[in-house]
Amino acid sequence: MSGPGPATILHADLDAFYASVEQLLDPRLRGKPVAVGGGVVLAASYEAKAFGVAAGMAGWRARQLCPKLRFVAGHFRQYQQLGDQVVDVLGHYTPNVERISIDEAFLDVAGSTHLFGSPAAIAAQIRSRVRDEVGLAVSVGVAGTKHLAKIASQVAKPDGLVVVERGRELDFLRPLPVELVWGVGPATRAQLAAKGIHTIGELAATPTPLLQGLLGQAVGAKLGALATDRDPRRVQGGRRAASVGAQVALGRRWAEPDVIRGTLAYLADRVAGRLRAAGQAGRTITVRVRFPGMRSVTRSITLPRPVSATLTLTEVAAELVAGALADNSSERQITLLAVSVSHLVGQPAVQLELPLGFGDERLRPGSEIGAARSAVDQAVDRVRARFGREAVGYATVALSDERRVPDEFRELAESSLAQPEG
DNA sequence: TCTGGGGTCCTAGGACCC
DNA sequence: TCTGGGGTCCTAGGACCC
Repeated sequence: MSGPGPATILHADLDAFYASVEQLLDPRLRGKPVAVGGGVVLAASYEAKAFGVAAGMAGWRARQLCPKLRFVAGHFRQYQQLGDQVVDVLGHYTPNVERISIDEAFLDVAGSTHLFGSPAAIAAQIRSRVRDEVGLAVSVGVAGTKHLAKIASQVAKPDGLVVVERGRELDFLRPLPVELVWGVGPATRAQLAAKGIHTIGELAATPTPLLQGLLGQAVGAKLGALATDRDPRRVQGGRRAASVGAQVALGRRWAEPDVIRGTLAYLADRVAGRLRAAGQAGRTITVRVRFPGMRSVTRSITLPRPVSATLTLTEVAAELVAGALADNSSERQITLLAVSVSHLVGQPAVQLELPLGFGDERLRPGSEIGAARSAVDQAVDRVRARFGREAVGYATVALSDERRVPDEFRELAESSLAQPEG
């Protein structure tokens, strides 16, 4: 796999993407600390990062660190468009592009060097074209494996290019902090630090069995493999999503039936609508309830039949949430509800809702209620396809004003990982 | 006064089957 | 009569990524 010849895997990663787009759209924001978001920081410009502002941070905390921080609501549709433009540029150099999110992608240019020059030259051209044609800075890492290319692009930031030559991998990795390894987050970093392991070099010197004992089989084996440069992952097209979900942060709310029911109806409406649009249904339904203090619990059930009807999903989710609350009766308030569906299977749009099989007589095969639910969903789907999703909905859905982020942001998050047919 | 919304993958225990 | 090992599915929780 790592034969002779240059390393040909590129990882292209747009710098501070959302914030950079805002600075592109509004010149007055250039050179200034900018954050996209409000209650929470979705993205921060480099000027803001210099103050310690980071994505995921609470808005009040960010303002504390950087009083001059400029908050902008976000132009989510533009993010999608500009991200697509960049991917178009990448596609000019090879069809072998694997987009892994809205702002980053892998390329394997092994078959393109006779046309465009060395991988490093291609990376330089990409950076220059993205800058000229789209107006954004993109950092690129070049290496023999995806994992290494991604680390290289992180090292290259901001607005840089780093090439890891074959045979030089360990020299490159040795001094880098462990958190640059994909899959090493705060928890793993802390565990490694407790053992005196701070750099990838120190990681490489640690026997794999010891890492596995510390971090579990899978993570330990992966980190061990990184040190020996065994990384079989190839650049590839997308996979189908394994689950579809939605969540909404509520602030602090009393766990009242009306709030819960309305919120679950809204979430089920989004999830089931997306399932039907994709011609899918799922057997496993999972809910998550978060309490003040960030503690959360999940409850799930695997049904004998897949479901995609909004009302059925709402009812099952409501039962699961009720159970979770009953098991945590000391918690009087909740801060978030989530619904997701997995175990997905293809299901033609016209298929009727099937029985759930746990004693709900109303939902037996071919029952009038099952048929009615499918008919209602199909009617709603058709109206929305023509007039937009706000045009029609269940009454309880229309009531949910809990939404704190614009629908455009949800749609962007939904589509970011959406893959072409695979 | 604890922070968004979309996901993936891993682990561990229990049930159940062969 | 007691005991063994392996596999799969389900549930709950947690870490992590963009």
